[in-house]
Amino acid sequence: MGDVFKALADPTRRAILDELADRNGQTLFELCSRLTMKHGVGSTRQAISQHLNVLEEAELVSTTRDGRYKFHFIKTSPLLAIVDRWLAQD
Amino acid sequence: MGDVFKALADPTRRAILDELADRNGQTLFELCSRLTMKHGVGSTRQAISQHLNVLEEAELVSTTRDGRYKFHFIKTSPLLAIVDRWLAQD
DNA sequence: TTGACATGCAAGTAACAACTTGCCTATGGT
DNA sequence: ACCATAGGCAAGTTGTTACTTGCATGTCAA
Repeated sequence: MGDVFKALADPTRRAILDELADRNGQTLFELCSRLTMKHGVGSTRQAISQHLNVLEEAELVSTTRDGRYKFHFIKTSPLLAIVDRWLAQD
Repeated sequence: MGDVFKALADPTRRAILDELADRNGQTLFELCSRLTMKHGVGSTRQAISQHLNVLEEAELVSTTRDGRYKFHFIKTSPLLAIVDRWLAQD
């Protein structure tokens, strides 16, 4: 469960989630080019791939395979648990 | 704004927020002993103090001073913005 | 004012996380 | 079969972060 927080701690991974929120189901290469274009992210394919693995382990991203293409989908459900942990005081 | 995520990435800092959520307005020493007792955190006073600084910079904790005592309060407001960023798709 | 208590500062160390680099596997088109 | 494409694996490097250590500041009570 602490994986979720660590996953969200990196700005590149948050940009990936932003991009998937805008257009869900992208492949690795699709994400790479769109992150460079629209989000000013200058990371290599391998770097993005590793970030996607982190996001997948945190269950913030799910994937499906079709041949040589792997599609990535944002999963927002773990976010709800985050807020519920501390909310309702203040 | 990314400070909030980085602040939440550390398990000791999350335990601090848990403890403040349970009993708000604790001093540094109070937090240290209760973290050791109830949360199994074995960190020194200085370590906890540094964590509190990180939480304060992320505006997840606010403080008030009274003489030689400094009281710490949890602030949950930054958490709301987190979820709103990606929610409403999925 | 002396001593005990509550906290602050700052340099050094050690562990971890992001990124690079180079090579490998597998799928699909021609 | 061949080659280009999409992706994966793993070791090494660099930068960051958590933690320690030692000393300093400030407050209060006797």
